[in-house]
Formats: sequence, C-alpha cells, structure tokens
Amino acid sequence: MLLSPSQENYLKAIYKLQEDDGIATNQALAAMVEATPASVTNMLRKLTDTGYVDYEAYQGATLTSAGRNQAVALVRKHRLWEVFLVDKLQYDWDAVHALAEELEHIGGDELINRLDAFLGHPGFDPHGDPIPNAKGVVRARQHAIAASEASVGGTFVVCGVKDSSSLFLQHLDKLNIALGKAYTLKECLEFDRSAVWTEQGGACTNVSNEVAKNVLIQLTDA
Amino acid sequence: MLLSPSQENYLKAIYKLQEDDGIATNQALAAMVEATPASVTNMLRKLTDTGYVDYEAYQGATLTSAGRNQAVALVRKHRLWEVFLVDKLQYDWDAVHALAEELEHIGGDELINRLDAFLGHPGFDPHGDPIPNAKGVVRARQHAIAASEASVGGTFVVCGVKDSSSLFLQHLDKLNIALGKAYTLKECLEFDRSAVWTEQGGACTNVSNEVAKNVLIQLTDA
DNA sequence: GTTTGTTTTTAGCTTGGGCTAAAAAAATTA
DNA sequence: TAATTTTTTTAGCCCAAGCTAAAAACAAAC
Repeated sequence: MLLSPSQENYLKAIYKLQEDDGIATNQALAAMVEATPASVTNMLRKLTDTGYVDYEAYQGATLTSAGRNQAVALVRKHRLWEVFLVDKLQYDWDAVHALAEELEHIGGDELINRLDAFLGHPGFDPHGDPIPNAKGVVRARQHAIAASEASVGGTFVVCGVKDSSSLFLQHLDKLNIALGKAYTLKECLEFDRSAVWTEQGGACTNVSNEVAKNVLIQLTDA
Repeated sequence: MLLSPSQENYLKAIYKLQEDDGIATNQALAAMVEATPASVTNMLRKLTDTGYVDYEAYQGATLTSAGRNQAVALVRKHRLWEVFLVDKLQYDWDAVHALAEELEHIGGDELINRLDAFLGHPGFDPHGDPIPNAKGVVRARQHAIAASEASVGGTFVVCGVKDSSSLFLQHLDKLNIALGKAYTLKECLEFDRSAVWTEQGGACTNVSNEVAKNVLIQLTDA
C-alpha cells in the first residue's frame, strides 16, 4: 500500500503525539498537520481502512505496527536529510526543517540507505535527535535531561533541544549555545528562575528558565 | 505564482517538445505527461491563465518567457540531482531518472544553488546533457553529432546520449560504451548498417545503427 | 468538394484532500 | 444531576487533476 505525502504527515503526527503526550487527540492532530478537526476525522478513517491506524470515534488514534514502521521510516528520512542539508550544503540548523519535510516524501529505502551511507551513518541530526537505523530501531539519547533540571555546581554538555523551531534555535545562536558545548551551572536566580552558565573558557551566559526547559543536556562528572 | 508538481511537469514537457520537434502537440504532450489529451487541454487552459503558456485551441502550446524560465530551472534541478545521485550516492546512470523526477519539485533556488556549489558546479549530467546555470543559460554541447553520422576512419569521443531510457543505457553498459571513451570508426557494414568501433587499446565493438543514432559524439583529430 | 480519418475539445463524472456549519458526544462545572 | 462548554463527527460543499464518451474541428484522400 502506497501512502500520499499527506497521509505520511498524519502518521508522523500521530507518532509524535503518542511519543510526547501518550495520546493523539483529534484536535492536536489538526494543529500538527494544519488542517481542521473535520479533515482529521476523514483521514483517520482512511488510514484505519488501510491498516496503518487504529481508530474508534471519539477515542483518539493509535498507530498499528505497520503505521509505526512507516512513521519511524519517515523520521529517519527527515533526520538524514537534515544532516545532509547542514553538513553538506552548509545550511544553518534553524533553516532545514521545512526542506527536510519535503524531501522525506521522496523515494524509498534504497535512496535513504545510500544517503545514510554517504553521510557516514550519523547517529544524530543537527538538533541532536537520534536517527533511527535502517531496521527502524531508535536508540534513545543516553541520560538526557532538560537543562532546567540541573543543580547548581553541576557540569554538563548540551546534547539536544526540545523545541526545534527556527525562533528558538536562532535564540540559542544569539546566546552562543550549541550542541556539544560544556558548561557549569554557576547559579540559579530566584527572582525569575533564570540561570548562569559558565563555559570552560570562563564566558558567562544568562539563560532564562524558558530556554533551559527546552535545552537537553547530559551531566558530566568533570 | 506557485506551480504544482503536475504543472511543472507540463511545462517541462512543452519545453522538451519545443526543443525537439519545434511544436508541442496535444497528443505528444499527453504521451509525455502520461495523461489523456482531454486532461492536457484542461491543464493548458490553466497554464495559459497563469501566464506560463500561450495556447489557442487546436494550435498547440508554446511557453511564455515565464514558462521557459520555469522549465529551464526544472531541467537544471533535474540534472543537478542526477549528478548528486550518481557522483555522491553511487547510483548507476540508468537508475537516476525517476528519482530526479521527484527531487526536482523540491525547494527553490537556494537549495539548488547550494547543491550546485556542493557538486562543484558541474557542466553536464551523467548522460552528458548540459546543466543550465543559475541564470538559466544553457550552453549547448560543442559540435556534438550522432555517432551514425561519423565517417569511416574518423576518431571521436562519446559525449552524450539521445535516448536516456534505462533500457538503452543498460545496453550501452553491456557494450562497454561510456561517456568520455574514445573510438575509431573502423568500418561500416553495408548489410545492416552496423559499425565497428575500436578503442585505443584495440578492443572492438559492433554497434548497430539503432544504437549509433542515439549516441552523441565529438569528432577528434588524433 | 465531399467523404473519411485523426486530433482536439467539450461535457460530465471520479477521487483525494481539504473546508464550513450544524449535530452529537464527551467532559466539565455548578 | 443538570447545565454548559469543549471536542468530535456528520453532512454537504469546493478545488485540482485526472478520466470516458461524444461532439467538433482539422487534415487527407478520393
């Protein structure tokens, strides 16, 4: 069974919502695929008929295993294309999402596996998100927590973001925060719950709680 | 004005037919875009309304300058993606057409110009067809003629193909004929108008007239 | 200059994926 | 529990891009 780009987008949306919220409501789906709830109901019917989704009226949607396979394959394609765009075509990390969204619907396994090999089988995309392998296995990021969970005095490395909107990524650029950089959490300011991070070199950055909640880190023991 | 993939395919088809035959008839278009003549009439209306095509009933279609710009941009995208697939992803030259056909509808100038730079601004695609530059200028192949036009005793280099179907390209593979290879036309057999080509190394290849008509060469004076 | 045959166009239908507005179901609050 | 609000579904519509079958225009042949 062959899926249209639109159908693929629905599967991806259901997958993300299931991962994040545990449940894919009609309304959340509508927001994610940029359609009305009525259109979502329609499409869920179709995807249920073709065996990619389990769906009963008013109960929300869940993916079948076929659906999940498709969704994971799409995530793989999306993230590999993002790596290509950033590593090979020199795009900024905040500018690749929309293009990858288009590219992910092209071709089949052959293309994406060749791309994977060409890129050197990368494990993570430019935002630090893990890339599922050809078998569809996603190995989760090791011990990643939100930067807002770190405790004063702790050291950590930035390894990902929760929000990969262009707006947020550009904000990180402005703060000079990037994946792979190491920091020590110097202090937490009670007034606005913002934090002061220091780099090895000594440079200080003031990080709002809003930002910290959306930055993923790995604690280090240095 | 934004064009759908389908509309883009029509523009490309009209462009090719104009180049090859001078005129794009309804029927030829139908064959090229794989639709019925009735559907073509429909679409030509639309493309005329949006200013990409000049079309009057029963007169065939011609591109406006806007239409030609679009078509050339598409040819550029198509050929650059083909270079990418062959040079970077190691695809065979007979296997890239369909994928490039999908990829050419993605993104805009930014993407394709970055791809162009990444590939080192190639002048020709894997089939020897010239790649229009970012301004839409196509510099034609220098003195290319069909191999069937060569005269006995002449030497030449293979520089392109007229038929880039998978079937024909695989046939050339089997004959061990590839772009850039140099030959001497040893003789022409009267019976079936086939030819004998010899390589520098001395290897001989018997080439049918059907094949020779579809291989493009440049005469050399060595 | 009719007749015949081909090409193109018209008319009307289909399918996929949307939409709005109203009805029905579920959830929340009083 | 009853009333109200929110969410989801139904019903009916639209648009793009195809299709078939029949009519009209053009081209060719007698």
